[in-house]
Amino acid sequence: MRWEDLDREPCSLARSLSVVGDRWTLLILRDCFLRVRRFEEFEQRLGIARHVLADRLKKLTDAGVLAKVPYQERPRREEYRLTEKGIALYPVLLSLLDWGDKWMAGPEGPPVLRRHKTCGHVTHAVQTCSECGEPIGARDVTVEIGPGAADGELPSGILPPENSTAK
Amino acid sequence: MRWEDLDREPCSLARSLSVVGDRWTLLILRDCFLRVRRFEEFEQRLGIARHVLADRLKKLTDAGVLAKVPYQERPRREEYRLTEKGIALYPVLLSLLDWGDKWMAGPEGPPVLRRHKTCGHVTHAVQTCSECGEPIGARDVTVEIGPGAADGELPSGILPPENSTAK
DNA sequence: AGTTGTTAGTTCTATTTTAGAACTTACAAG
DNA sequence: CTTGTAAGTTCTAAAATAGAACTAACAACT
Repeated sequence: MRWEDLDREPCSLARSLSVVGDRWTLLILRDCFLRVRRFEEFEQRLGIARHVLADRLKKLTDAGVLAKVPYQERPRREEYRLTEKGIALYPVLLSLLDWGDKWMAGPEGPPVLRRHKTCGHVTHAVQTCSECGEPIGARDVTVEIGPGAADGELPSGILPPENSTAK
Repeated sequence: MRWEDLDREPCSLARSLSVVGDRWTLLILRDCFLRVRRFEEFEQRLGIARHVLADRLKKLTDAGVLAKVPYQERPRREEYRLTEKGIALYPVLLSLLDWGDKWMAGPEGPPVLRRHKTCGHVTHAVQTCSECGEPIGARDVTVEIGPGAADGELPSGILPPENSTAK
């Protein structure tokens, strides 16, 4: 498939990646969650080329993940803030963080710890079923065609039958 | 920072992205979870250029996310299978899927549904605290320096103090 | 013995994306 | 009227990706 058509693929993963699936976007969003909001601050923290940063911020704004809000007039200056849609990406960042903590850290452990305010413990995330509350893993789930699949179309998230059974 | 040094950044997100943070890798891994294992099948399903696919499969294998296992001799042929480290990426894929289902689907709904085998319901993932079991959201967590931070170094996942309070 | 088919690549050129540095706009302050 | 600041835009060069053709190592058929 072509990169530019990713947002129209019949697959929610592909559609998500059309927004966050490039070299810089998730790092920019990490900083957003750390309350970085201004162009120069993103640039300094990330070491990203300015025009690439400008492009990514525009794309995230167009996608509704960030919103540009003025913080002064004369000269007009604007900063970038997470929208509700952007804040909803937190689970994506958190699952990447947890994976990196477990599989990419050195022998001393991860560089940053997260503490759950509610209970006070150092925490990592456990994915659970929205319906029964039990943990969900790769082998606990089956897939089926959903309402958003075009008639007669096999979504990319489902294999054709001949691949489900070894040929 | 430079892309090639991402795996040595003091940030688990950056380190995770050094493995999965490019244009194709997460789509390849989606197919791995759908039990796609062979070169030609990845190529046909994804429409990826063959040499890029070869490069990504090699990088994932070097990273320990996939393993090359022979499925026939004479001529020797090998397929790619998820390792334990690769299967551990499932939460990342699932959180991207859930976000896409909610924020990138058309009015009819998502193209694919996931059903929890354990309880039989159509499900989405809820991230909960490993220690207390309560849901975890972006605002329920504080960050602190972990054991893997080099002495005196401020990890990228933590802001310097002057940025925590607006200047 | 020679041709065709299969799977997993490698190699080539052309296009697109990214990196790095310089330049621009719109103003405030001295 | 010069200097400074924040948020970009515009260059050229380097790197990555796309698309097509080619190769290796065989099996199976003619």
